[in-house]
Amino acid sequence: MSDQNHELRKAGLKVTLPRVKILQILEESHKRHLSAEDVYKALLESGDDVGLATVYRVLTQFEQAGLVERHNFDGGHSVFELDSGEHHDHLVCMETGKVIEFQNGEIEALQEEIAEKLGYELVDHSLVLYGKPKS
Amino acid sequence: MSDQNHELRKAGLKVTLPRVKILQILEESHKRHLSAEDVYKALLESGDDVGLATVYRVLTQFEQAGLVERHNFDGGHSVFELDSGEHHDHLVCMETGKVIEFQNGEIEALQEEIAEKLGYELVDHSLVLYGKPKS
DNA sequence: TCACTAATTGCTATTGATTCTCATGGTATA
DNA sequence: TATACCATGAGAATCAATAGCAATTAGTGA
Repeated sequence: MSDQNHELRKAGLKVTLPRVKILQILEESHKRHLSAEDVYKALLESGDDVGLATVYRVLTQFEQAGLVERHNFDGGHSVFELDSGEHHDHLVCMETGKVIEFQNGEIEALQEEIAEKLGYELVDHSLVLYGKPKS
Repeated sequence: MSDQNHELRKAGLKVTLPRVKILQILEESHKRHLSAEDVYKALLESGDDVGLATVYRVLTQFEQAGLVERHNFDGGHSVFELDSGEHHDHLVCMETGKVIEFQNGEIEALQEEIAEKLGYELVDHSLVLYGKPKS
């Protein structure tokens, strides 16, 4: 039983060709953040005939299963990244679109405090920095 | 010269009926965050005949002029709020959709530090907390 | 291994938000 | 007030994403 199959089963998803292929693409891509369209194109290039609707469906299932995270940088369309297990936030370069990941425990803690103070239980958060490279 | 006219001129925008009306709606709404559709409906209700395309155009112009800020909570459609001059971030209630504003200087400072450390000049950021109300 | 049932897929049509086109009408300036 | 340019309205067009539906396929038990 391959790696992907195991991951899918663990996530409670039937092992189907489209799901295995999509998971492979996410794992093997040199890009960390892929749009549904990116995944679709990669499938076509590798000769796999998977419908775009299926790509969207599978990515959403992966998200719900906790296999991937969905981000919406700058209000644009969704991009997906494999859940690395390590929480992190993102800095987006305004010139190249490059995405850099970072972690900061202090900010995380402060967020908890703020939600707490406002009477809420913090379930999720989204922090994206937008910056220009220094000369 | 009314308040709105002055604001529009200051922003380098011609004073036109749609722009004045839309600015009024933003100022007078009890909601802080309005979608283009919200503004459009408010215009219709007050008997003003402004096209939806114009609403989108004007809101975008206001954004570029720094009169309003655009937010994309949760990847959904855009909402706009008058720029209060005071920077703040948002906590979105996952049950009611209510949006609470907060400020935190420490987090702001940490963000600057992080961008700096990564070799970027911080231009903008987006921080949204998602929470559930505590019983 | 074979058949069965429910889940999954592919294709296409459709939605919803936003933008574009372009002819018409309005605004600031001389 | 005439002029030149900007802004508007209406609807078509676009884009990402989703829904509907008939045809396939995976996982199960015999």
